[in-house]
Amino acid sequence: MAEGRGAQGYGGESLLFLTDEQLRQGIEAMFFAYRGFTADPDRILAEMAYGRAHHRAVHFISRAPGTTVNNLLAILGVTKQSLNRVLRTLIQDGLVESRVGKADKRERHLFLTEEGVALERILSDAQRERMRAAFREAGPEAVSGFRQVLEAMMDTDLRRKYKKLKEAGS
Amino acid sequence: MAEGRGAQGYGGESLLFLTDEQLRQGIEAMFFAYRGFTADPDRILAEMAYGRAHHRAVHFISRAPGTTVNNLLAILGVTKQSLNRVLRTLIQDGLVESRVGKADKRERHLFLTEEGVALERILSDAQRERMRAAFREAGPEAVSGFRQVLEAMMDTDLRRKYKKLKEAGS
DNA sequence: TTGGAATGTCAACAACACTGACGTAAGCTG
DNA sequence: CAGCTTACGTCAGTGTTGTTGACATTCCAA
Repeated sequence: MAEGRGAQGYGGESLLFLTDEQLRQGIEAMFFAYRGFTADPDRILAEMAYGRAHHRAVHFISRAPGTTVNNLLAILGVTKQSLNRVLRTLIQDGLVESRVGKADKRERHLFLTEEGVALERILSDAQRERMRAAFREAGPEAVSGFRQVLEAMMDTDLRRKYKKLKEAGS
Repeated sequence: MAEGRGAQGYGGESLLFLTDEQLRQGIEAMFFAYRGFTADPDRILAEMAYGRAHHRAVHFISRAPGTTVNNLLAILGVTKQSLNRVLRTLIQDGLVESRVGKADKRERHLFLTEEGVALERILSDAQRERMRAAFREAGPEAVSGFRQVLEAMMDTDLRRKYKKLKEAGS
């Protein structure tokens, strides 16, 4: 991409990238890219009886094993009833294990079973492959910018949660 | 972000940005950022009887006035039954006008009415404001990288459509 | 110990996607 | 012109994922 690195003469204070047209292109880029982002896992999930919500749950349980339902709720941003339906099927199907909390028996701590780990791997392999290809094509500096913009686009509380996960996974 | 611009010593051929952990962070960044991306319009739409699907339709009709149903279908990537449900309510409510094609009378060309333009403006103002803030915070180079990565993440046919829109809106 | 808060479950409903089938009007082709 | 295809609309049925409302259990603090 030749126009990548400020070759057009903005000296650092130019606001060309903030025109309505540029912003609209950014919006459409998000829309189309997100479709690509979810396409591969969606294809896989469609063959099973699962959907995108199952993927999200499995992903974050994998990322933070032993997390409570409440914590997962905050990260996913759905109602507990909605999450519960998903968790119920995952537990019934033996992909997720729910253990009653020791300190607080109201809490349920969530873990992936072996089978759950296997599904997570299949899904995230597919999604990572897409991300890897995009990263490789765009290059390290673009990746850095990509993440900066995305981070700035998050709601502040989600941004906090995102950074927390980032540190945890260092 | 101190680590923003390749300060960590990768010389251009380092693949640190392709580690599984980096990819996973990219995936989570997409997830959280998309939530922020849709949050403001969703709030507005919730107060009316409309949803995200209506927003998408209105956006792309605004972007390409006179577009046909078939074209919109290809861009949105949904079935005609699904689009039709949305379009029907928008037409009934007087936000969208559907005109029979002159050259080909089978086609319906879609336009926003004044009222439709007004709604589109409210929604896109909210969304653009979020995008503007993110762009400003991240800076022009980051924005360039952001768009490069997103473009690389799209399916090839969507990428074509995205570029077409981009050129049209020059 | 009792009342409120936190945690999680069950039931019913709405939005929005899907498939499949069908109908109509218009264009195209042999 | 006859027959096939295209573009669009619609009806019916289904699945996923979100919502609210009601309720049980557990913890904690007044």
